[in-house]
Amino acid sequence: MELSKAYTPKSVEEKWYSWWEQQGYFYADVQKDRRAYCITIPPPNVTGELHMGHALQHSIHDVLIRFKRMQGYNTLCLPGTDHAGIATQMKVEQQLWQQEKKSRLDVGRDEMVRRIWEWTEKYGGTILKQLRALGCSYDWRRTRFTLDEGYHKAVLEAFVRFYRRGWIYRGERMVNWCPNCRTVISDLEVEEVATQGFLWYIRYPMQEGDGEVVVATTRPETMLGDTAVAVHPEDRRWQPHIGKQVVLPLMERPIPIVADEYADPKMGSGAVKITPGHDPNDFEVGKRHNLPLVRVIGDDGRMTADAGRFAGLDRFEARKAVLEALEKGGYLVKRDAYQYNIPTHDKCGTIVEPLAKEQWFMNMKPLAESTIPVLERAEVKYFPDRFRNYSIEWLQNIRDWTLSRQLWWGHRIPVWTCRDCNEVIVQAEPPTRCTKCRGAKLEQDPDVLDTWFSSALWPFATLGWPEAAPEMDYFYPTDLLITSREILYLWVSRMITTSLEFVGKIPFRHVLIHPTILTKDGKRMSKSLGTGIDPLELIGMYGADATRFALLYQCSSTQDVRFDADVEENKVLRSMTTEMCRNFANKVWNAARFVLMNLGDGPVAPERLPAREDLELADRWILHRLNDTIERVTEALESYRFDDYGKQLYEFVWSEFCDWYVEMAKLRLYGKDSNEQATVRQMLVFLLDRTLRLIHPAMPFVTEEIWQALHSGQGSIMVQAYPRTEAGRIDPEVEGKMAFLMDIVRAIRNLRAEMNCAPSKELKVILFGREQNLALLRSQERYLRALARVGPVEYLTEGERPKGAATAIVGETEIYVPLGDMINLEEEKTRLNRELSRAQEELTRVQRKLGNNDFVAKAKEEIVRREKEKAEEFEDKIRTLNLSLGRIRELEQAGEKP
RNA sequence: GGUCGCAUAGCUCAGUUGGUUAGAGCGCGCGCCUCACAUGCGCGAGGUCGUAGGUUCAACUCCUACUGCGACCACCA
Repeated sequence: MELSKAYTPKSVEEKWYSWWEQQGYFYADVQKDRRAYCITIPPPNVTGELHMGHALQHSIHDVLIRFKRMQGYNTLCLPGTDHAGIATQMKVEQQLWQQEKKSRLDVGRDEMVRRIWEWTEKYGGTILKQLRALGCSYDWRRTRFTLDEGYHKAVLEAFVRFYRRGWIYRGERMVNWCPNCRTVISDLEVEEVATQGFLWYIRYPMQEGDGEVVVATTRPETMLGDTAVAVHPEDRRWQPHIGKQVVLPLMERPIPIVADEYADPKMGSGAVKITPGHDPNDFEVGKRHNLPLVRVIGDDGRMTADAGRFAGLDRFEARKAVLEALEKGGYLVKRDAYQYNIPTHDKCGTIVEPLAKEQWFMNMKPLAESTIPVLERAEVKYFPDRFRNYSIEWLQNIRDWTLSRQLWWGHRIPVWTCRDCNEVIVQAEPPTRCTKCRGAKLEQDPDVLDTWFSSALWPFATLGWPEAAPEMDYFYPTDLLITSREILYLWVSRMITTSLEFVGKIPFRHVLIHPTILTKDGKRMSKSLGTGIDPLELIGMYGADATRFALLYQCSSTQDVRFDADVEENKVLRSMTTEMCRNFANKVWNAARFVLMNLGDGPVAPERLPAREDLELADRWILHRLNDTIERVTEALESYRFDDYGKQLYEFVWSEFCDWYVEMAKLRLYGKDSNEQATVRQMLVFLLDRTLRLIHPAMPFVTEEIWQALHSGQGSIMVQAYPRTEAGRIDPEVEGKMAFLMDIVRAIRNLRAEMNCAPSKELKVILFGREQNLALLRSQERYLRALARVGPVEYLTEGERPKGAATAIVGETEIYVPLGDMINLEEEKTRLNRELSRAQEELTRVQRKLGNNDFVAKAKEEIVRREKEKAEEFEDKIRTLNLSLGRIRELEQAGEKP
């Protein structure tokens, strides 16, 4: 089969992907007699679109899944999406507003939910299609959605079980309220944004007498809801005033001065205003002192009726108005520039309003307590391990989890209240009658559960829990969870706690935290800043294989990835690294073309290597290199070092196989000896076959295309066995010999280049050295001649060195290239002097070490011996260089004579 | 405020347990359309490994401090 001159990804990617899918290669079912390997992917938001973070995450998923599959595991990678409560509801709300100028309240709950489903079915899950373009070999039959029927059952079951354990309760607490989304959000969804603002000082006059209290605040509008001023009980300045009243300006309401340790005497005047309705600390103070709670900011972010004349104003307008009024009334003392953090909602950026609300909470302590020892024993392994400690710390300081959300899109809380007798019924099945009074007037709690409540069940809910599914016995615990840092607590820790509680097992053996993809200059990628990259665009430019390889190649375990791409307005102009990987794919392609073009009478069975006695140095060397590469590559994948994996492959294919082995193979291939030809062909096919298998997990498409050209009718490369090391082929001795030959070739090439000698011109070479070394070179002479473009070669072990020749030294072997008239004595002299000073520098360094008695006495024997050998080598080199320089001087003197 | 990570060639990054002349790709310079590949081939230049100390016979590697960048956690007016 003919391959075109350059690899064109577009023409093959779609073809092979649909073929793989049709053949069912991605599917995995319970097979008791086979080893299972399972990953459930982190479900992206159903509204999501592929970004570079996903692209990296799924390149990792797929490289491992394909690797494990080739290793013979019954491999399941289970995909799916998350209903993503707020994100999805917001998206459809926006659409509703744009198209019909209606809010969700206008259409009502049932209709709104219907519309969101409609949207989800129509547009949702785009990202799953995009993952196919990346080549992901996931079991799409098993695709799950966190709101599908079975999943919903699992969620209700979990809620009911937690409730019966007594961990879920209803209570009034300070919660984070998003006035834009009109819902409660959890602490983990709050993002603090550093802000430069002001600290305002306000004067509260004493009710009696003409004293005053000055308080400071960053949020003057909340003063309308103040119900006290607190001072420290031991603050002497305030002792006489405790229990007295001040008049709250603007509201003209008397409020007490209370003593509470919360007030810090070192801050300002030592007095702090107390707004129990709008500040978490003040809320606590209020509870301690039985203070009334006045809500001046409503759910919509506007001032309530309790804000008096400011009622109806937006909270930010109110701030201005309050400041103006305070100013006018002479209550404003001063303002200082002040830097502080503002809590915002990570989904919409709105400033979060702390409000006291009645919500469903979950006590996380018992779960945390049973999970901590599991993590301490490292039953779940983290890569890198430090994330395990972070998780333990988080669990140690865990706080109650606000479960309810005032949304319509999500799992509705399975709690009903009987209107007749107020009985609270918590159960998975919707009740028709009250369990106590048999009344039929039951009202379900209007709220839905935090999306993360359902995500926490992902690994086992997708495999059939709470039913007794065979998948749970076979695939669970899953093997690996691959995710990003930011949802370590939000998601990963909670999956472990819930799995231990419900299944009694860890959910996964390994957790891999992958790096964040940053821009070239180390900033966060952001669509709104124009620095975003669409992975599909990269795939279009360079192919899916190159994109995957580029991501893996840059994925180190210690650093975030500064993705090497020039981007303007979210468009990729060029990505050097991806280009490099595209070139690599093309290199593999052309290496394959070379092999296929030279097959002769037809394919050779790849499993059959030539007999050992037919193998030459180059053959044994490349087999050694192959086996070494197999070992390293396998180890790299197993320890999640993807950059290492990529680099090993690149080096082996490009530098070792193509630059050396293929070049050497050409001689036997194009020669007349048919036995040699057959040997080399077998070698080439074998090497190509093994190389393709090694690369396939990273570059599934090119490797499949080539594999099919090489072995059509043998199924896909993706189900072939991943190469294993053959101990018998590891041969370090051959590596040394080959390295020597390569050094000689490079030295001659270097001489040619330095002497400006045309590449086409054949050189005469005289090799001077020890018999043992020369014998090796003599045996490889045809390669030496071809690779270094050398004509006649002379071998000398003793006697005169040639005059008028360029000199190079490799170890103990001297290389002379007589250049006749072509030699430029001046240039050669400079060159030799440069070599000489380098050697002298090195010698000095080594001698200094050896001259140090401590070094000789304390360093390991082997190290000292090596240094001594080095010293000898440099001395020899210097001697030889000096001799060459001497001969040049002789020639110069001779030339001067007429 | 607390905890942690990172700093190596012009750029993006490797550098396993301290011990060869610190590597790769891109970029740069020189020479090549050599019958697999110009998405290529050959050769080369380029680094006192962030700063200052310390441990050691020996530090890019281990320790301390500092500087710069970043992440996570945190209800102080």
